[in-house]
Amino acid sequence: MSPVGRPRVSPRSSAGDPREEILAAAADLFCTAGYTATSTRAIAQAVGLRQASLFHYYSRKEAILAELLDRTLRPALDLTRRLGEAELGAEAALWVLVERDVTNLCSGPHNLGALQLLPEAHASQFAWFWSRRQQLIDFYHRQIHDGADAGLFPFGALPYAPDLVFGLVESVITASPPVRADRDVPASVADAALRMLGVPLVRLRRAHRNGVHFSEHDQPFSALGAAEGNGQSVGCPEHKTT
Amino acid sequence: MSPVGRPRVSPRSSAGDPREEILAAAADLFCTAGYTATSTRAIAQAVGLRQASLFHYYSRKEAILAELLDRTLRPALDLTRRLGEAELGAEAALWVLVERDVTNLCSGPHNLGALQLLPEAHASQFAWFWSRRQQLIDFYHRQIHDGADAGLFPFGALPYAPDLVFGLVESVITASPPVRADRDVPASVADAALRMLGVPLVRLRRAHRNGVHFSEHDQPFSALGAAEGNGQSVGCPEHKTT
DNA sequence: ATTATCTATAGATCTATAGATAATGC
DNA sequence: ATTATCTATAGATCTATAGATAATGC
Repeated sequence: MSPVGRPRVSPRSSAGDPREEILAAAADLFCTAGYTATSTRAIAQAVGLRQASLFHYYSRKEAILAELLDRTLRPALDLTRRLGEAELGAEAALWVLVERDVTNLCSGPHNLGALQLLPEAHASQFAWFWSRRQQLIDFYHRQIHDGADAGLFPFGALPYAPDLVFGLVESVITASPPVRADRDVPASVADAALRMLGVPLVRLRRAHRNGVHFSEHDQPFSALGAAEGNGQSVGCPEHKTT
Repeated sequence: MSPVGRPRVSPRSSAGDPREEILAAAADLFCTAGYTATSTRAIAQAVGLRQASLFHYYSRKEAILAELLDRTLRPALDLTRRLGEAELGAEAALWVLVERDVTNLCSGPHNLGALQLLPEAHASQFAWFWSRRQQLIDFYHRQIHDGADAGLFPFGALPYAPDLVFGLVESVITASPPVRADRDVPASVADAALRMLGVPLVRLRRAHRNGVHFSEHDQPFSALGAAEGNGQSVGCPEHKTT
């Protein structure tokens, strides 16, 4: 009946995977209060553990942030691979990329994207995260550059165009009051991105339709919460502390 | 010769206003390391003071962040007042607003805008900041709404249009690698904002010209550093701690 | 035996206050 | 006397480790 191991002093309610519960609680606290301002005691309390028991699941506080940062990026990077193989046009591909990326960043109660804004995330232990993020940015650049070469993005060659598109996407993170992804926000942002690049309305509508169609047949995005049971969260490079 | 008061143990180099030096050092550290992760000792060391001596200038660590947050917003809010009086068209007014706001956010070595992204800035002591910031957002909304009514912004009435423009502006904060304002970034962002709203190229160019002209005759923006000698930094509402 | 938790605590912080001290100004 | 700084420190943290304990599994 009872689970293995000494019982908790405040018994767990729903008996989910403790590692996942810790991640969710930490994500929430890190975004709300900040990384350094969130004590391991506060995280433990949120999941009904004593402070020291956290270290049974994560060897260091940093390891929690590392795992979270990894999940911020992984879905989008996986998508870029699938988009590379699909036969969407440059417009629809960019539309999908933006729409799914926005969904990933601001869906769920945690605003995962906000984690990368933590100043602490720039510490040298997390360099692997920033280089993976750069891969994502590079993909945006390539998509827009290629589309511009093909004459699909009239403003795609203007200075900073790819950065502005990427900035538009990430702006949903900082929006305050916060943006809820259950609305039509992701699609609106994707539309706005194409408009900013000068895609005419007729082609924009087609890209929107094709994008929606692709997404419906693609695997769903989920970084936290719904991720239960896949087991292979190999996650981030084992970040050895020097 | 020597200044009044006991000499510092590590003598000050350039003898600027210590309050300003503290602000600059704190801005830098808060953005780089985070608010909670920046100790008062680290700030003091950066300006050549002992930890406890900081409290001669700011009664609490929070007071430093409060002053910085205030300066993040003040230039833009002052500008909205002057823009209200000026006789610029809606397009040029929005162009100026975006261009100057971007300049303010990412000029100088400190990336002042990043301060509002600190999770700690959402603590209840700083509620005054968020309501002032909302005033700025409201101004964006009004400008875009009015322009859309006048037929100047073809996409200005689309869902989230004002939020996307505001998001585009603030995206320069999170851009990483960071954006330098000494380039033509602010103007590029302003152009992109009008493009996103569907302003045709001819009218966009005119708005750009008129905006540049207005800015040249308007008072310059400067939040930190160049702000020396005005003296009346009454600043933020005395934030009483409850 | 294995597992998951607990209690206790070492050692390193960190903020803010109290009160001394070393200058100038009058 | 006034000012700007200093030294010393109280009191409250916070992370991570050591080792005990209370369950199940065999």
